[in-house]
Amino acid sequence: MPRPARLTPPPEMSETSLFQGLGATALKSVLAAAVETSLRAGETLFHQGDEASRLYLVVSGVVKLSQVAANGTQHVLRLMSAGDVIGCVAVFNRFPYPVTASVEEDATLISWAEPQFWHLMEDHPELMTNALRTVGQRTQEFVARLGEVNGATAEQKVARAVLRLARQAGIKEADGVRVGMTRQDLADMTGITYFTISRILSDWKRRELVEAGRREMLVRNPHALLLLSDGS
Amino acid sequence: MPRPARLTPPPEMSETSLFQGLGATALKSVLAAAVETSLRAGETLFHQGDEASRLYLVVSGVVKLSQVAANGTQHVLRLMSAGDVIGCVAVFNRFPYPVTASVEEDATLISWAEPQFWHLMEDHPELMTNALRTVGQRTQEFVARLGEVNGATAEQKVARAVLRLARQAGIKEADGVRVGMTRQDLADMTGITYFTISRILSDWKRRELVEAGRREMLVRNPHALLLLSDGS
DNA sequence: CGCTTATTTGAAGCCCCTCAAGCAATGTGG
DNA sequence: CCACATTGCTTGAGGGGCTTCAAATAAGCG
Repeated sequence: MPRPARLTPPPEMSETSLFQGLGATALKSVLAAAVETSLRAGETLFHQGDEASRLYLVVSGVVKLSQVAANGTQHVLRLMSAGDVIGCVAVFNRFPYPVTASVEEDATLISWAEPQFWHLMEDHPELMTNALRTVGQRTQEFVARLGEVNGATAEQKVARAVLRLARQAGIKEADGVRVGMTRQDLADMTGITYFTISRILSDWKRRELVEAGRREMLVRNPHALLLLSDGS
Repeated sequence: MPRPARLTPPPEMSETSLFQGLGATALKSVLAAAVETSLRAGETLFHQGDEASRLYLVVSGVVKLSQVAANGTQHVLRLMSAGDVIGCVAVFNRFPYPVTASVEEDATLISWAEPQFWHLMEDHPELMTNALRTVGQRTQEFVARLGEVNGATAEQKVARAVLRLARQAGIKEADGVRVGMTRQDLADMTGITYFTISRILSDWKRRELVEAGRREMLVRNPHALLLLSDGS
């Protein structure tokens, strides 16, 4: 249920990369123009192919960006959490959203309508500068990934996916990082069947790199995975 | 050999997407700040990992963006031709260039130093708007490709690569589109060995979809390749 | 306890890679 | 103009990695 965003910015807002360098009053007016939305896990923000009408910023929770390929398989592109901007690529070009955004963990987001955000960027040039940097980083990331998928073995891809998950949505514990995901989730992130994922995880369990349970795993030795991910 | 760019903008400059909406005087001052460079085929604009100091715009010719993966294999990301912007992602973030830019066909480019281009964008907001759109489109493209490589067969990947080549650097002829490339080029673009590429092309020759010769091919039936590319 | 869902494991097969030859087109020097 | 090297391409045989299909096991949940 959309409602006006709170006018008193929470302290972390000023640290969000999209708002870097924005003065307190400017930040206030940008936030005043936003709408706050709360969604439960499983709900959908927008679908692939929808007209890109709004730009979102994740305040809390986790949102999954996924894509359905021509052959019908689902591919998870990225998990977005606090501070991440969703929709920037599509909104600035008036393309339809190229991905589906669905909520993984109950999330709060703020959003702006597309024309409104253009006006805000005109009023606050730092905002446009930051948007440019943000989109640039996103591109950088995908270019890097395109390079990675090439010639990588299944094990390397899974190692990278697990490390990315651990970084983006992992919980630090005494003896490792706990990550919640199913074998199917990893399969969707890597484009590998969950049979192969299972075999790889079984192998890692034998080598005591991880402890893998039902719908979760504990990464015991992230460094070893890092070595695996670029071939050692 | 760098030298000042000509002050009288050639007519097509005003149609370049980076300069859309820019007034004639604004365009003139932006071009006045640029430096023109001419390079022969085989020369290199910058290397992957170099500090991103300049932003380039291709005036004529073809520039190849390629990446060397961790395992040492070269991967061609994209061919850039007239109107395309090179380096925008890295320059706006002060990252090192993520790719190597080398000249495929004798090229003329104009370029700006990074701080200078920021000033130009401040003076001419349309320029920043266009940059934002340009980077967005680039991201869109790579996201789409990430989705495509997934689960695609070698034949589908090659079909897509050939179609992209035909669009970006093909010459229309009476009975098809002529494309200049070696099997190795296609291999670098798709991440497939040139043995497999050769087998696929031989098959296409048998089915009369293409005529393939040494260092070139004639695409007789682009539509059939399009069908192949998303699995039919 | 039974039902559903997540995971494991095995066996067969296919696609693509690797390695090894050989061929065909294009130069190059005598 | 021909021998010969070079470069690009083709084709075959063998093998490995991942998928597919089938079945069994384990974990949660009413």
